[in-house]
Amino acid sequence: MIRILLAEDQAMMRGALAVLFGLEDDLEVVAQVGTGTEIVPTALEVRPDVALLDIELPGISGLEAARELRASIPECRVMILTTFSRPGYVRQAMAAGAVGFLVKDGPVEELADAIRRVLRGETVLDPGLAAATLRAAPNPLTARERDVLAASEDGSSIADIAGQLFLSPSTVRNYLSAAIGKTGTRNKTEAALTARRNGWLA
Amino acid sequence: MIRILLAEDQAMMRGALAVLFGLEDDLEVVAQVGTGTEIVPTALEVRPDVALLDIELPGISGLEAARELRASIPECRVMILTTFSRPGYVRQAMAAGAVGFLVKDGPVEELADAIRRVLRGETVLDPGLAAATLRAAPNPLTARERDVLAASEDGSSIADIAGQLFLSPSTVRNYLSAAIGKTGTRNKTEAALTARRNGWLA
DNA sequence: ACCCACCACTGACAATTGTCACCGTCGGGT
DNA sequence: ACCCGACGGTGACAATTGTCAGTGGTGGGT
Repeated sequence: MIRILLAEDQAMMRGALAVLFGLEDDLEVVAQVGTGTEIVPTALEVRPDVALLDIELPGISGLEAARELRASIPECRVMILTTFSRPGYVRQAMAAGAVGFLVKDGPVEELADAIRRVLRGETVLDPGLAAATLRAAPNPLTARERDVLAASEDGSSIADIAGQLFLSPSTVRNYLSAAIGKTGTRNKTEAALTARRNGWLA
Repeated sequence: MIRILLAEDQAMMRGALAVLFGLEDDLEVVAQVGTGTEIVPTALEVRPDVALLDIELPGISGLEAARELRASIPECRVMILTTFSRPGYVRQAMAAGAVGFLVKDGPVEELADAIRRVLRGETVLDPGLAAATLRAAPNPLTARERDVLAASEDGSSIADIAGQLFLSPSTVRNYLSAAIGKTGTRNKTEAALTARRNGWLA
């Protein structure tokens, strides 16, 4: 019996997956959580064989949780199940020690089998996605550049960002200018958008 | 047997829902589509009792498709199933003649029952959501203001928007200024963001 | 006939944003 | 000891953006 922990914020998706796994006689969902914060404590309690994690969750992200899981329960296999096949996400997932990366665009039928393959020691990663990730440029942004871009995502002015990060407005403008240059865009809105799309901000 | 048409762009979600409905002995998924464009043609072919539509789909939106469905197949009940409980979405759905509005945050268990209730002639709409929608201000934006906001969502400059809409840059700035005023925001990025969040742009 | 809202545009002005050149500090490599 | 990159900052300048006051035109009510 393969014991599964399910982390996914959309209740309907989470419930549907749980029902599907319940139909397979070698799979068993032993825990369901809707936030990133619950992942590690719950895993410590139920000791699952596999953790199937969404990335964009309330609280900490699935990627962050994956890193912590590897450290605290090394024998638990981590798989990522996400909407977005962003190169940066794939990179981070692999770096975090995940052994599977699935997109919600794919067919449900393959899901159960992917879990079984991971348990047999295989790594599940779509070849096209792997190639695209390798083709794509790795994250060129520094930590501070990521900070200012993340802070500018809600349309904040430079003064706002400076206030949030306790920096001078001029400094913020310099980081933004650098980020705009590195992303090949024309203003902070475009820069934040492409950084987000590439998975450089999570 | 209740004949269902399922429109949802995430293949995994779509497949999972289809499996779930297949477990109920009075429900039958007679068609699945992943784009808005396919909805009406497919419905004309299979003549479903209920169409369960996501809103944000490639091609035309589920709301647009709902309007067309009401016109071409009046006996088909339309239900909306969406991630976002935006007031503008609820308003448009009801105006389009939908008899159900469900959010993906809710439990799966209620889904099948919601469909049965709609078939009995009931309208399925969360009371809290209905109240929130009535409390929220209706869309204050004119058609042109919506146009310029939609065009500015990707970080385009005013000159870009003017080019896209065949307007003078000054005109675009005026519409943006009006939209910024009406949304109570401070720049076009914030304005586009709040308009989108309220469901004023779909 | 009149008002009103929306559309499209212009021009002037102030504020914000983006670029650039430059200053210094700190910590890692080699 | 030296170089390099990231960090934090300043000041100057140009470009973009946001505001405001106008000018018309259209079409729908009353």
